[in-house]
Amino acid sequence: MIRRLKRSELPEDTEALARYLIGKTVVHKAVSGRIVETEAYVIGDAAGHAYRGPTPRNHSLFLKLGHAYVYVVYGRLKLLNVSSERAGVGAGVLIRALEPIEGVAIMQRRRGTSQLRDLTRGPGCLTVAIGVSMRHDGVDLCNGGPLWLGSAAKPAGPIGISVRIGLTREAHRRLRFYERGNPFVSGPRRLNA
DNA sequence: AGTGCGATTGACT
DNA sequence: GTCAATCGCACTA
Repeated sequence: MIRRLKRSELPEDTEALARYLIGKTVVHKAVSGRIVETEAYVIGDAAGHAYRGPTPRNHSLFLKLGHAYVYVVYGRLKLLNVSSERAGVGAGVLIRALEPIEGVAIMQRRRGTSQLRDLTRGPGCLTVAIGVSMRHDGVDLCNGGPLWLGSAAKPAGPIGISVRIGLTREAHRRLRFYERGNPFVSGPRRLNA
């Protein structure tokens, strides 16, 4: 059974949090998914949105561990992150892919497809499927609210590590984590060995 | 005040 | 495999 994760259970360190979240769950009301792919955007990371200091857009990255940072990219896609580190430090973990658990019919309706594999594979897809929007930017994921992090639905399998996807800066850093062999992991085949 | 550009997706060859 | 869509925001002036 899935239970709410307490803030004290989450590793404060960004890279440790990214690894820790593999196999855990994201729950939004009646819809949930198992996290199978993450990326760490660490302290002092030139590829991170917090790199040049706080702005109205990246404010949530500076909240204490366990808050949502949601932002829009390419003018239409919402991406979900979990803030890491202490309050005032800008860093976080991008949730890149989920394995659907509950609310599959709702996800199918929201995504406009019945293909299970296409529901939550990719960071811009999963936010649509679980109904995350800009309203959730800055919300606390550990305070009993409708959007929360849950315990592992089943233990994580072997963890793979690769470079992060789609970056131009800091492109060599191996800060992407995924469950090996899981069909819901996004990204090119060569990175998912 | 104007401009350039993404932590991607999906349609098309 | 290639490539356009799309717009809020940070950066320059």
